[in-house]
Amino acid sequence: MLTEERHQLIRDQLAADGKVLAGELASRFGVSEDTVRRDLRELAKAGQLRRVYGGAVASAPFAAATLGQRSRHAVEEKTRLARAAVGLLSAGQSLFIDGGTTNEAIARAIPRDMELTVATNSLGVASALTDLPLVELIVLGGRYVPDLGTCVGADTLVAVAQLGADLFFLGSCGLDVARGVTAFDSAEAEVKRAMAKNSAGIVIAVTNDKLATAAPYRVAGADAIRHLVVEKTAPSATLADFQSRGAQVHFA
Amino acid sequence: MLTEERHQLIRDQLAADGKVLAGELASRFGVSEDTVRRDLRELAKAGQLRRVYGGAVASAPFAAATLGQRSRHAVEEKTRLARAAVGLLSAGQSLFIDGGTTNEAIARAIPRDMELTVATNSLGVASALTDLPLVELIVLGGRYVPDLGTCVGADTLVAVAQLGADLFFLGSCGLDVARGVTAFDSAEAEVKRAMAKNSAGIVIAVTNDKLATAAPYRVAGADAIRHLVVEKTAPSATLADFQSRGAQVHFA
DNA sequence: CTGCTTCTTGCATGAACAGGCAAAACATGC
DNA sequence: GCATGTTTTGCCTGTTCATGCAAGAAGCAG
Repeated sequence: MLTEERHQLIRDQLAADGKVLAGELASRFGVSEDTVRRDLRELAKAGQLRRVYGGAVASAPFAAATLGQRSRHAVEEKTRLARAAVGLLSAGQSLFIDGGTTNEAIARAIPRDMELTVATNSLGVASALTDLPLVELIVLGGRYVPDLGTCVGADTLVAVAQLGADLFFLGSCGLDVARGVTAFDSAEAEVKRAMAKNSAGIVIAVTNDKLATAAPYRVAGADAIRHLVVEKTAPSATLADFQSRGAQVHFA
Repeated sequence: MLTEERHQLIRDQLAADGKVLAGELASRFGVSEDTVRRDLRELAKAGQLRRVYGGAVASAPFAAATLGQRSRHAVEEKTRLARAAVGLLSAGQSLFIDGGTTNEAIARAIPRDMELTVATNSLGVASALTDLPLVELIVLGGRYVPDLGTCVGADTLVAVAQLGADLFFLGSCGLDVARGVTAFDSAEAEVKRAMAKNSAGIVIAVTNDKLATAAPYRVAGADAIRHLVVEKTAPSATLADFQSRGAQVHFA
């Protein structure tokens, strides 16, 4: 049995069942589980499936899976970032918070006794804030994009234009010193730009994998970032670049 | 059974029923309750559900609060109403859906393969619809009112004014033949009136306890109701009054 | 208050895992 | 044909992960 043959059969079963078990594949192919695990590792590296304990599941057939997958990834890190980011807040401030799992974690980390005004176009962030009694929540409506978990479009832009905020928590973006803050979607970038324009300061909290990456649509230059919240393990050279552009760096 | 599989099944049931019971999941999955609780803890940490004593509920804001308090016993009735109400839909329609637990149940009851355009000012309804691939979701933003679970205010009215719908699912109101459809809050009533004005037909699904009751703020007259979805046990005298005003009565 | 259920925490066990190593199969060059 | 290098594979070793069990804490009902 050829390696490539096994890979194809694994892909086939994933397409059919949505999952595969390492042990089951091993006995079906007549090879050891180690070999199967190696196959799964390779396919996972190629992004064709997602490795889980005991086997693997289809990587991202549905949007829900994508969002769920992203949010399960690096939960610990994002919670730590969120706690550090919340430390930047003071009572009575008004905020823009846009989409992304890190921003949702930040919303969940806001203490119950903090008085804030928050405007968000992310349903996840909004949900997290509904329980907080002292938060005045303004939902920025518009066309909802499942992949992003946020509302975008002309209606959203109009709603943003009528508001101002002390801080803008800008999420789910690429971050590169030369190219600045970038987004993956045109409409999403527009909303981010509008929020940035109406905010006194921008806060970005990112995991290491977002650092030194860029996406197609430019949102703002690196010098627009006031606070940058990163993991302790973030490469210091990159951080120094951002600091020289005026960003305060906070370690989670 | 993969851990990942259980998580997905839990998410599925939450999307369908709005709640899960730890013991019931344990026996269904063939694992100990400890394992289920661990699953629930993880999903809660990722913000995908909300932990409650005995199990978990959907993290949707309003659903959690009300499922906990106001209508724990009426869940089944509302699910039945929802199924009947969904029967009034046809593919390609556009809808307004406002707030209330009954409307959230209706949103959850919409089949995955139905193509619709839905505009809502309820975060609970919006959350329930985010998973449906064929639903174009428009969020009507504005100032969020935790008690209602909906957005209201001038921004919301502006957003509503730009849209039109075939049907308007009007929720959480008092219903009386003489006083018509009434709401408990002034701003809420304004939004409902705006939605009613821009809709071709109004659908109201109510449990018996809402029948023949009235709230302070008038939304529409009884003759504006096109479809009335009620429990089988609803008092026929009251229903006859509504029918004489032009409403079609549907039993759940 | 009392008794019951549910929940969290810590722990032990077995399964699943990654990395290193060596043998076998295969290809390549002389 | 023979030697050499590469790839694939299975096995071994220590590590990580998932799970069930037990004990104590917390929540709920009467």
